[in-house]
Amino acid sequence: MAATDKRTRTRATHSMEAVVTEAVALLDAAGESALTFRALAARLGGGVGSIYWYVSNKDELLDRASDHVLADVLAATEDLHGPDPLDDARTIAVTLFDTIVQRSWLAAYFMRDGEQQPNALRLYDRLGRQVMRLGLSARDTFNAVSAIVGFVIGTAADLSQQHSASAPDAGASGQDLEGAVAQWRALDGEAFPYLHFILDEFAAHDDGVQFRAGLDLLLAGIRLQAADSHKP
Amino acid sequence: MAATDKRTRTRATHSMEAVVTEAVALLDAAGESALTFRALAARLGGGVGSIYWYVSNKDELLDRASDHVLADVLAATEDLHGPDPLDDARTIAVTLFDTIVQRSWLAAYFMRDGEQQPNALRLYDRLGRQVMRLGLSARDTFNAVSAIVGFVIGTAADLSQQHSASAPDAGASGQDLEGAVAQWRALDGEAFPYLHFILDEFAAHDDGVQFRAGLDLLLAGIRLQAADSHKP
DNA sequence: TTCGTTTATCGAACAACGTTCGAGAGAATA
DNA sequence: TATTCTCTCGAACGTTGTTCGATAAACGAA
Repeated sequence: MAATDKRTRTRATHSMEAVVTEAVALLDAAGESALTFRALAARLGGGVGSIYWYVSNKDELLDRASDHVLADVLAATEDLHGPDPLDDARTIAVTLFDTIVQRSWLAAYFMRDGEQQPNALRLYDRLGRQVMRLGLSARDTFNAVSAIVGFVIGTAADLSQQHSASAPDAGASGQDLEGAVAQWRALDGEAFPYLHFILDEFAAHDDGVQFRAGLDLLLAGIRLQAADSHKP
Repeated sequence: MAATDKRTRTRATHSMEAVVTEAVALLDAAGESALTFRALAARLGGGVGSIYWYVSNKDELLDRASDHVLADVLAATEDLHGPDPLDDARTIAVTLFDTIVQRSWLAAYFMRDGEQQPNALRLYDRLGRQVMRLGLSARDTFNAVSAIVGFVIGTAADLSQQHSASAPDAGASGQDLEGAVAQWRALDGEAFPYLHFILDEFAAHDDGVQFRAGLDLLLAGIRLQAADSHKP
């Protein structure tokens, strides 16, 4: 070959690990909108097309990124053998919730594809194993676990999204809340009696505390069902 | 109002009503990805830029579309004065759930902006009013209502998204479920005891039934709290 | 070594999207 | 008629996900 430039251009070399890790880093640093193929390629020091060798889709990239983060949750909930099954289930739920709230993109991609999200499956099973200890029927167990997962994901998604509605990444939750409070206060107290009733609570509430309160309500319902099924 | 007088009119004439209505029609017909400004403009028989006179953003368009749909939920849950507050709350929750499941785009935009979503506020208040009848404290009432809303939105979002993951619009839920079942069956029964335990239930489950079961668990927990607070 | 095949990288190019902008039509007002 | 205000329009811009052919590098066989 009559090479015009003898200088051998060194090509970058990637790996699935690097791709997913840098994707997560990009997401954590500046939110979901910051994860573009071009930005990711630049961060990897390579070209755009290279990423498509590891991942066939942006959806798949996000699936893998989500599962990558769940590894931390999995590690944090190892060795749970407390006396109360639902206490352990609660620990898993709270850990998962705290992880999702900080990353608004996670909720939408949790357990979307079992094949590419083994950690999600492991976590799901780990939660289920705790509920199994209650001795409920397969159906009741399945329903209870699904309810817990739905509640965790749903509440976390709602919050993380509501907070990122105004601020793309940094959490300026204070301003959001103040604005909503002012708006509610301006509403007619007779047309919106409930809003008026809880306004002070709303103004001072903490998302994490509120989530735990709701979770405890759900767990109390499950506990009640378990007690009933043992002596009907 | 909507009378289209085509007499030598070179320009089309729109209205907020038409814009939002056609946006919803587009969303219902072919899913979230089908709602583009160009497609909407074509449907309205006008230009792309015109839409921006009524709506400053695509987010605002979706906010308004979401609220437009909630009007139906609001109409379907009028005049609820049953003897049991939580029965009425359940009716609202189930109605909302059924509405969201059929429209995957709704969950993400429910109650994002109170200013542009008056119906969401009304519905939220209506649900809260039922829970208020339990006589709980403001804090407990607020927590209970938030838990219900989080559970409804979360579960609905999870389901509607899981179904639209493979099929963009039409509900081919059967194929999805079969695939997941086959995948789970292939997993190790010892590494995933819970998945193995509920596999048959999972294969035969109905999303709507399962949601109602989970909702009843949560409501049972709330009921328990209401009973406790009245006699200690 | 040399050849051939597989693996992996690269960036230009494409289509679609949200959004902006200036030009102007139409009706109301003065 | 002249002026102003409301509303429409579509070309154009920048950004996005994705495709594609060219090609470098690694590897095994001859």
